[in-house]
Amino acid sequence: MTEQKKTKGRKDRIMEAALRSFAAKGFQESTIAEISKKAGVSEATIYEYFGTKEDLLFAIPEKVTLEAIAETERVLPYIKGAEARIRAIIHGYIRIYGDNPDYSALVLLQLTPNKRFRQTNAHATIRKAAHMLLDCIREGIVDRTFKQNINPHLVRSMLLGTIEHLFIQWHLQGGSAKESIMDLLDPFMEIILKGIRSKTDEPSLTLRLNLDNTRVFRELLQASEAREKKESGLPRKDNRAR
Amino acid sequence: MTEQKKTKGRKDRIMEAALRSFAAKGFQESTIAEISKKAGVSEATIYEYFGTKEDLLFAIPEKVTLEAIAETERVLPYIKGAEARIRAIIHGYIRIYGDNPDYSALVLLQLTPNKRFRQTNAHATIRKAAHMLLDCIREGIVDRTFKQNINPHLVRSMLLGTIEHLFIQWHLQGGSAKESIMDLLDPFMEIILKGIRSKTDEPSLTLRLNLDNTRVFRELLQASEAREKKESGLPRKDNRAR
Amino acid sequence: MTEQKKTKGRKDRIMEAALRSFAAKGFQESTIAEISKKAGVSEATIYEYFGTKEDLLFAIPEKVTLEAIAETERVLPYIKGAEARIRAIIHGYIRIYGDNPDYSALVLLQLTPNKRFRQTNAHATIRKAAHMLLDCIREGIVDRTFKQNINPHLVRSMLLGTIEHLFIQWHLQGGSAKESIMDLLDPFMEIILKGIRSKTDEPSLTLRLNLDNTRVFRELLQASEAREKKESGLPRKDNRAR
Amino acid sequence: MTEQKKTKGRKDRIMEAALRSFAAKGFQESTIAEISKKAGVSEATIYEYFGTKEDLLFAIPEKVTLEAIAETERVLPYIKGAEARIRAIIHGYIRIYGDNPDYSALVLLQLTPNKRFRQTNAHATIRKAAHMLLDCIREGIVDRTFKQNINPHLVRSMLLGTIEHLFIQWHLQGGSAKESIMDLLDPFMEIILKGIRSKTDEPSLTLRLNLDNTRVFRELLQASEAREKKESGLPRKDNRAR
DNA sequence: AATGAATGAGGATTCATTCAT
DNA sequence: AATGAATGAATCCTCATTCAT
Repeated sequence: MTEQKKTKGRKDRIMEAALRSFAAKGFQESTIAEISKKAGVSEATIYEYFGTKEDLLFAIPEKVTLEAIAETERVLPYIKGAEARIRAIIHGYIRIYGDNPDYSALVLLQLTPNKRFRQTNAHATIRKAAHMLLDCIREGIVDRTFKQNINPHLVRSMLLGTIEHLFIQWHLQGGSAKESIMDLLDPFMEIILKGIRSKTDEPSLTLRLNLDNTRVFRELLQASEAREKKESGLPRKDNRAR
Repeated sequence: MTEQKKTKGRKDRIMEAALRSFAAKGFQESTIAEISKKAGVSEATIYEYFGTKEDLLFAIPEKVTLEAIAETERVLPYIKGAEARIRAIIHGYIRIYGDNPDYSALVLLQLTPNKRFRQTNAHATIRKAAHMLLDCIREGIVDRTFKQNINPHLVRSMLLGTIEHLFIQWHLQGGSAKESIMDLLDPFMEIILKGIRSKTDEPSLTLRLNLDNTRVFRELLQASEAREKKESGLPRKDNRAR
Repeated sequence: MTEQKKTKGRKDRIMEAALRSFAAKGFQESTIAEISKKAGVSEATIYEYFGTKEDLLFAIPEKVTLEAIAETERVLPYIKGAEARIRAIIHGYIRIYGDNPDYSALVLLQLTPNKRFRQTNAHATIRKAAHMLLDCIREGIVDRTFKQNINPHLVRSMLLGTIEHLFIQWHLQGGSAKESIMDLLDPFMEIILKGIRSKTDEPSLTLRLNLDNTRVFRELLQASEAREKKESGLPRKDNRAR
Repeated sequence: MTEQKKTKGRKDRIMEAALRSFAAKGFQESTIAEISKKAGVSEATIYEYFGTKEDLLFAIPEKVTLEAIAETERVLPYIKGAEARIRAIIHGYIRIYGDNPDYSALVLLQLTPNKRFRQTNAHATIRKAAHMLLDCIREGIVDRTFKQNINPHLVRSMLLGTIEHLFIQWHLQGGSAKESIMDLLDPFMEIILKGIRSKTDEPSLTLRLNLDNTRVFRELLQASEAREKKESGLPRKDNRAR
């Protein structure tokens, strides 16, 4: 155990404890005292490794982001075609965010609003990832997969904004239904791609037809409505009778 | 002047000062002392009107959001067709966010990550606006403007997520190029609508039948049901019997 | 009592408590907690009045120094002759330092080594007092009371340096024999003045002879003996019998 | 180089680094971390050699002061006459202080106000030097070079106080005009000596007799001698028999 | 003898909040 | 209704110092 402690390194333990705290209570509400307790080190030790509470915050995404982008860069060359590449990247985002709920809460809720984070190495890495996405979109425009008149930045904002929105909502509700967002990947990509694809040849066309009014869709619809009612909240309980 | 001051009301002056502060420096970094100075009242006066710093924060979106949704609700009845209505709502969002940068910074960067905000009146209003959007999407599905198999929640997340992302980026950069986001409205709507529209006048129309009962959809359905259960949470376990 | 507390003002109470602490234990060794306790106010109140621990330190000499220089400036016009004026100023220094031991300990031991103190208002006042002294010396040179070739700055350094040294020594020993330094004023001035006076006419000459057995010397002697006893301290009490 | 480093000894390197730090920023503001960095050793090493930060402070003057007094003691026997000897000692002070600005800053600004320093070996050495000066003054009184009624302690305070004041001022300003203090030696000594010298070749000579050998002065002298013994401190208790 | 790593102990400072007037 | 004055309660951060290696 002691060995393991050392092996794993205090630094990592601190970052993990901090990640948990920050994700659970927010950056400001978390205290160094609490993190140090969770990590099993003294407060001073935290300052030994990270000069500042904020530095500690910024140190966390560095690692995860670097690993994520490395993985993506490793895989991307084997994936051909703008659509598949974009899909792979978005899939990567969802996987990272979904596999590390604390991490996504940190990034989406604590780091994004922090202006100083933008001057950080970690943020540069994140920008790099975002740039890869942009390149794929441009690639699709160049090779005529996508329409010529689409705005790549807009498309990227649609891709990222949607993912972020979904995860933020997920976090702010309760964080249940972890896999559901991944389940949205295909429908999501379908809408986006359909929206930006060149008109010519639509191979997916033949497959996308007779869902209308099937049992499947009826049930999907019912499920959606049920959820709807729930969202309307307590003041409308009686409305359910409608 | 003094009269005007009084007329306008200390409460409004405080909220304005707070809005400016919160937007510029963030909620935590703003202090009551600073806000009271900006508002030209004493710190104690702030506590006369708002019990808590956080209450002050939450009080701000109330007004703007209410006005915004009122305007939308006023206009919407005159707009026919799902697409036009959705467009109108999104246009409303962009207008509100763009016209009140401080307000959008507040909502997108300070309020969204705040979990307690979700139990607020203001948040209920915001949810109401979001619900209108959802209704429009459903309307489009029902009247066959949109494809039958789209997930309305997903579409709404795309709509809102994109807008939010664009404004967040805009804020976190310098806040220049103010009108460009409004300029993106049309291209944005075009992509989205293209992505979700029924193929009414396209040759693919006749082919839209044979996915029904396939493996793909069975799994989608299962996932959806699973999510359904999870979202319904503990208090509704018995509803499943329905 | 409560009335008196208010009348006297918290600010003064804080400064008094701080003066005592700083003089007794030094600036760094004194803590705001301790001072606040002595002053009967909360720590936060100290920060209400003085932005910083160091500001509190610097605020103390301001008042005393201002009063001292005001008194000197009030008296000086009535004193004629460079020698008498210099004597009056030095007398003033000794009186201030001797009457307020805590204050002199503060100035000589805590403030003098502090480089930031030199950029302070209080220090400007102190410089002003030192400048008055310089002017008197120059005056004496101009009116031929003093030799033409003396360096006024040097003389001032002799005057101030001696006084400071005496008080520093006094503080660093035990701070007993309070009046002895004032007793040194005359011998001190005699040496200095003798050292810088023009050769012509030495009216003081005739007077400086038969002091033997005068009241003056008897008292000097007594003072010296008193000091002697005190300095011998407890461990040598029996030596007096020698 | 490595050899030289070792030859010179870590201890010296540490003390040099500390001297620089203490002189530049003050004792409290200097940190062990910073000193260790400057010295090129680890922080722990400093604690190998010096038990405490304050011990390190106190260790510094030891060497310089010892050397200085040794030099003075070596030279003094060859210098005859109270005036010349006093001049030599003061010259020594100015040389030491002027040649080692960091050292003088340390002694005058950091050590003097430190009460614990007075129980130090280094301070004993300093007292010893001061005692030599006192002896010279007394010598001058005994051999009638100086007036019989001067207070040797006062004269010493004038000598030391002036020098200290000059150097303190010099340090607290910018430390420019290094040689000017040495230039002040002659004018300074002239004033002092003129102030305390017997009037041998002056008309007042005949009048200057009757303080000599009076009861008053005999007793003053005794008192002074008694005090003297005390100052020589514990290690010389037996010397009293001398 | 030297040090990397860790920390105990403390201390200044901040600020939301209260309350008598 | 408004506020000046006061403070309780935290929390970040610093640094001298220790100790196993």
